[in-house]
Amino acid sequence: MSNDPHFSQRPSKTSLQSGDALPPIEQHARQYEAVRSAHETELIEDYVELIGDLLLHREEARAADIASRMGVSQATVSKMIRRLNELGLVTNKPYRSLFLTQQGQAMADASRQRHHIVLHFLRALGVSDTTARIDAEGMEHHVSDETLAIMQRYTETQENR
Amino acid sequence: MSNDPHFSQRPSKTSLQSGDALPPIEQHARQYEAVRSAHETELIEDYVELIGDLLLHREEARAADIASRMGVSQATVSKMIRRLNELGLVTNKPYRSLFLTQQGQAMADASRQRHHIVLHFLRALGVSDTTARIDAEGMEHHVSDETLAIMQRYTETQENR
DNA sequence: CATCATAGTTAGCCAAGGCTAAACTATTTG
DNA sequence: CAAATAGTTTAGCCTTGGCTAACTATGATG
Ligand SMILES: [Mn+2]
Ligand SMILES: [Mn+2]
Ligand SMILES: [Mn+2]
Ligand SMILES: [Mn+2]
Repeated sequence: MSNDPHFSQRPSKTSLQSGDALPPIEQHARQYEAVRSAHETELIEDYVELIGDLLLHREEARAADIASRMGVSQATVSKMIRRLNELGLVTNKPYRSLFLTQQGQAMADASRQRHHIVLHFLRALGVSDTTARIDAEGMEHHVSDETLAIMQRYTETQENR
Repeated sequence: MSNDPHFSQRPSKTSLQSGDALPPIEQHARQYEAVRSAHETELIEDYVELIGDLLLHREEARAADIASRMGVSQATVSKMIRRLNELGLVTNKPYRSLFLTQQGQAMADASRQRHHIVLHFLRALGVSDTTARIDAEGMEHHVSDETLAIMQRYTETQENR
């Protein structure tokens, strides 16, 4: 029964070198940490960006509109608004529409800008509009400043091709 | 006190059309739903991919190695392994190293391939190696098949520039 | 101006994904 | 072969972000 794969607990000494190696442990861990950290702020950014967009395009940001656009229940939105308020990003009075604080406005603007760069980049690459919108909504939170700058440059050169 | 912004609950009738409009409600909601759905599978995919990589490069996948590479406690890994087992992705016996099931192997291979396409695309774009690795780790889960195909094509044309 | 549809809130539930501390097992080593 | 060390598991805690159901407030309308 020694061909049961569940055998050794300690590493085997005979590890033959393979094609492309794993990154060093520390660097590898930092990759995943970056992802976890992006996920912490991701939803906050999307809410604040959406609230900013609703204020721009619809004059006001109502919880019901946020809920239908997010595809989420009103209770979920209500709870999130409390959090945004505690974080100093929005102003709200019970049963009234929302507004962004200075800090919230800044986050909305930054998020919208980053989102647009990613979206336009994907379209410049040749991705269809609907797909580009879906992919950009998730990708935007994982794009570093370095990559963002390169995306923007690429899009510009494509526009006057 | 009517210049208090927290005023109307219902939408105002005078909504002037602005620059680029919001997407239709249904489509907008589907964007966020796609992101939430990606987040459900994301971590699973990363674990399975990592386990596959450890089996390839290190001959075995030990919980302690997963923990240090994920940058997470061993308890977290232990709990996750139980979940992966329940999902039919890994085989494990108490205190022994892990192995992938058929289904787990398939997921690992698919994830690794997608990850590589995104990573190589970013490098082809001109992003530095370290940044490309960080961004790819998050982006990979939000890239549609359509976008992936375009990324792959772009990378190939750049390689024999 | 009373009613009622719409909007917002609250309470209580759940799963996922982190953590620490403590208990347990396997392997190596003296 | 006993002890020490390294690895694994379990218990119990926490936050986030979903949900439903029940309740409350607003404002449009008859
Ligand atoms: Mn966005
Ligand atoms: Mn987003
Ligand atoms: Mn990956
Ligand atoms: Mn990943």
